Amino acid sequence: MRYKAGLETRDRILASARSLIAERGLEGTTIKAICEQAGVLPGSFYNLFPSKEQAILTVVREAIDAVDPDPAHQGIDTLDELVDAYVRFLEEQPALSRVYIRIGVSGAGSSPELTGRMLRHHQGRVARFAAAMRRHSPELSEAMAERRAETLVLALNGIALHRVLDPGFDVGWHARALLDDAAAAVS
Amino acid sequence: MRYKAGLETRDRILASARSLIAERGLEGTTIKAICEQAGVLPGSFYNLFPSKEQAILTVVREAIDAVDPDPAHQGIDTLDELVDAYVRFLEEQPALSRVYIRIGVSGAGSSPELTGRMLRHHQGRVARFAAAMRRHSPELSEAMAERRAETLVLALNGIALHRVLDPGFDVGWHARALLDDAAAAVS
DNA sequence: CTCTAATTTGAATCAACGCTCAAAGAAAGT
DNA sequence: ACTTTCTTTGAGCGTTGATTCAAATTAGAG
Repeated sequence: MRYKAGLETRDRILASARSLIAERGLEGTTIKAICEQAGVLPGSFYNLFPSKEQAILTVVREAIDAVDPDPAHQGIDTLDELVDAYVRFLEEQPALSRVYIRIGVSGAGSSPELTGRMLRHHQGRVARFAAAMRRHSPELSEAMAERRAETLVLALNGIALHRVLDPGFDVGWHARALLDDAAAAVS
Repeated sequence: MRYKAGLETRDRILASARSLIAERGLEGTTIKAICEQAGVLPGSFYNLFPSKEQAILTVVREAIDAVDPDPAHQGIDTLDELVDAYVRFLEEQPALSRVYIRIGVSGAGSSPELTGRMLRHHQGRVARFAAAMRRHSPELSEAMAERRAETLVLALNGIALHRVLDPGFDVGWHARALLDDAAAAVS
């Protein structure tokens, strides 16, 4: 393989960027810090990425994509499964999930591109949750399901947001408690 | 009055800082931008604040204090009133409420002082919501009220978080929908 | 082994940041 | 009017940020 070393370096840089953005935020992350953690000098960074912004955008895309597993809806169809999948994402990929939450606030105002991407992603997520709700409770009107789904998704984001502040926060426990409340409300 | 001009300038600087932090975040806000918007030069800034950090901390304190009106619990005792008060804060003070949400993510990792302050504030808020719940439904166990209160507060923060991304988002409508769901779950 | 393409280096550039300070400029008190 | 106190000015300091590039180094292909 011809470009092996370069691609490995690229991965190392992306990993550093990921953890630094998770800890210090989009603007708090510097090229120097990324390079130090990756064991590389700034020159190498600019051989692999055209700019800091592009590198960050790559990590951001990773994060957004990682929120929704199985984009083709394979096997994840009930509300429980959707919530569990999100909880698993939060617990198994803490760095990426922190990045995801940070985009929502840091991206807004600074990058219209990011804001648009996040809003579209949110809409898709709500639609998926709403569909799961209607599959379980067909008597729900479309509007009602949409409303409840959005409330649930926003609440889950609130839980994820709090974990950025308190790393020891038990997201799984709270997410499931939230789901119980939602179930109680429907019945 | 002897220090009139200085205090007015101080207010103008704080107002600029407030709106800039709301739009661009803690680290995205520069002294130069603050001074430009306030119609003042950097020298004046440093006559009134010892550092950028102190000025920002002042705005942050404002924001945290503004979240909870009536700290002495006067007149705001039911869950509806607590939620309404928060909605009113979000709607009537959009800049401060954006600052509040931003602190949660930007402060974490960069400033332990801010993180601690936010966590303590959150705890107090949850306790207040839990007390209101138990006053309305005395059959609720303390643990259960606490859990439901925390879920509700986090969900409200999720709603506020989303409005940072989407300025047109109707926080009032969603907050009340959330409250209805919570009521349905209890009954 | 050799040659060439891929990769890393690290010093240097330029802009922007937070911050300082001596001097000039209002206002208030007498 | 005069003097003292408060207020603003704006050039300028040191530091750090992102970014560039010619030269040195490494490693795969023939």
